[in-house]
Amino acid sequence: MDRHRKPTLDTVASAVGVSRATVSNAYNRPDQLSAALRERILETAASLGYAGPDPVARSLATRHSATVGVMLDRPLSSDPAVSIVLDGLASTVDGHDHGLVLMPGGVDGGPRPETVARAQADVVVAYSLPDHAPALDVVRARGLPLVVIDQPVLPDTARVEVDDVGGARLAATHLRDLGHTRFGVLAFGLHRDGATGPVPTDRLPDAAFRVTRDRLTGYLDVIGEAPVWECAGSRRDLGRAGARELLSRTPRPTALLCASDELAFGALQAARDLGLRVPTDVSVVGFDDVPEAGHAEPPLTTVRQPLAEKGRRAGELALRLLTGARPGEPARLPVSLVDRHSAGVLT
Amino acid sequence: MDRHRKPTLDTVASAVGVSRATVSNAYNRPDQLSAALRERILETAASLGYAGPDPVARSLATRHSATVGVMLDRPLSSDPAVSIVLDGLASTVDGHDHGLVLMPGGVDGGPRPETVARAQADVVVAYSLPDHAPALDVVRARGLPLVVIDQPVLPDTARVEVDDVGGARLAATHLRDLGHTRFGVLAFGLHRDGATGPVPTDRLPDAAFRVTRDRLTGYLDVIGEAPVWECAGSRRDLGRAGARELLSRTPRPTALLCASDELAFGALQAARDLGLRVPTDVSVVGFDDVPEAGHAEPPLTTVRQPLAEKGRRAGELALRLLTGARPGEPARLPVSLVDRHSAGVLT
DNA sequence: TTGTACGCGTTATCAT
DNA sequence: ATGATAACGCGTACAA
Repeated sequence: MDRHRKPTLDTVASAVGVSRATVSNAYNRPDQLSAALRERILETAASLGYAGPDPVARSLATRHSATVGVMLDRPLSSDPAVSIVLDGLASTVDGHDHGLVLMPGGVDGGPRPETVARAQADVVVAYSLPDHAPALDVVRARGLPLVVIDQPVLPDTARVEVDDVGGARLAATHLRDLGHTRFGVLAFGLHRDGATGPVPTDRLPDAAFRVTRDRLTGYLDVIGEAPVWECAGSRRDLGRAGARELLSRTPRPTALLCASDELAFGALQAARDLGLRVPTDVSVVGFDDVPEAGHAEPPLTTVRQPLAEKGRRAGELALRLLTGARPGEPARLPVSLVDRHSAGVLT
Repeated sequence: MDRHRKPTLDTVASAVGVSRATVSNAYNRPDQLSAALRERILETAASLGYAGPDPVARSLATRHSATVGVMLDRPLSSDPAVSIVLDGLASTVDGHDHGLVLMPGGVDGGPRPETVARAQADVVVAYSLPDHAPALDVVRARGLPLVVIDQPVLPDTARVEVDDVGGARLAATHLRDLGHTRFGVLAFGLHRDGATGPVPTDRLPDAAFRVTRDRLTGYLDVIGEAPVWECAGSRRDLGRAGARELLSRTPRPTALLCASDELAFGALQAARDLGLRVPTDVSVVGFDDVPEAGHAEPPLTTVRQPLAEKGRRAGELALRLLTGARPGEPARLPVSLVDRHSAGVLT
């Protein structure tokens, strides 16, 4: 028997004794046929085990897959900030009946080119990829519309961005106003090499990640020269190790600027490790304002960016691009300083 | 001009002066034609802006989309444990040239049925869905192979599971052996209603989530009756609130059993809120052993389950199902107690 | 290497 | 109003 061959529109059509087009209409354009017929069609479909039009065939016919792709610069694990952005994106596109294909990054800052080449998506959003990620070229080559988050201007590309330089300045200025003069900076990776450790100042300007560059620029604009420690990822343990290093130097920094809350949580632990009190002995400022920031010990002073909104906006832009709209102006999201208790006056 | 119509295999074929089949072979079966011809084909393809065979059309022809779907019971945001599992899954299928479509859950414990209906996937893995999630029915109806994680036995379904009952017993036994007799339990949601609060004991057995049921069973098997507080999600803030409640009762529990590390972190904060020391005044045990557990204050005693491995196994099973293999035996993953410093002898 | 028959729908256009 | 016909959409795979 061909019980093993799944039923198709034709199967149902001939069972009911109507044409394939009519069955298709029963699913997609109820107004094109009588309610009674539609009912009969749906019933026989159910009895035949037909679950509705095949998504792939439909995609071929309509020439769109109703799916948006997301490229990440890293694996999914570590930073909750990423999950929040992703969730905003996912729920937005889902609300418009679009699917989401996930392309997490490998070690070198982005998904594999092959992954992107075979992804079934009508549009893709890139989240914080390094400037010349191969994955981006593939998107181009395929002629897929692109929206980027936290990345530099690219021709013909929609963009959502936050003012990272400004946010970083906010953090640095806050500390300076509290009287601090000796700083340490915990930064993200500058390049795709996964390096961790102290950063020679002259290597800063050519960092591959825009976010890294901008936050660093913002910090250093305000505080001038300062030791910078590079963390390969936005991970608590890396932040802890880096902060421990920075806080062990002589003279010891009195304030730490951290490129993410996750890094800052690590710094908080490092301070405890060393028997330093926050903010009495050392001040710590983060970036992101993830939910946990308010519950840390002590509650973290940080730069807030609207994470869920970032994902939503990216989703909306992607959807708009699908309608044929031009990229248009980038969506700019606000940052603000959230003054909690991990930064205090220098005593 | 039809500069706006993307080139296809045919475009390239006629430009080179060969048949469409040959161009197809140039991409998929390099051995079927001379290297020189292949080279010429690829070159003209590039010059025409042809980026390779269209994934959708290929899927229709081959009858598989080379994609696995993942259904989650909740949004992506909160618990890092989920991200870790997901990442294991994603990298496994990516390594086998398969894509991943993400279907996060809404409020009622699982993705929308429509989302599942139009997902382009050859197989789907369900992660901790409630027992009768509508999404599962759709998967069935579509005749897609299914692998479940942390869910009850379903006919004709591959499964990866950990011994949640055993793990919970480990935790409870540990505390009992330390001399504790008054317990409090912080559980996941029992039903899809998003309820948070104290749980009447008689409502326990029919919980919709297997994980919730099993961990609770394991705890209560060992400790007997105890107050249970239900948290709608595995979130730190919910754990904190619940723990604060439990720890305010008279007589106060001396030990808290938490269904996840995330909940346990909240409990740690609650203890601090109330001026209680851990483990001197109250012991806390988690479940999962996420990376942060070892860095908490104090380092968290918890039940370890291999999260990344869970995702990998699910990916492997999904891939196997695609080859036509029968579901076979479930993959059973080990749990173990990680004895750190948040649980101590009753003084 | 090439013809060519699929794969499974969608959407005009046409007929009743 | 309702329903049917047939021309795509873009590849793959097998026989010739």
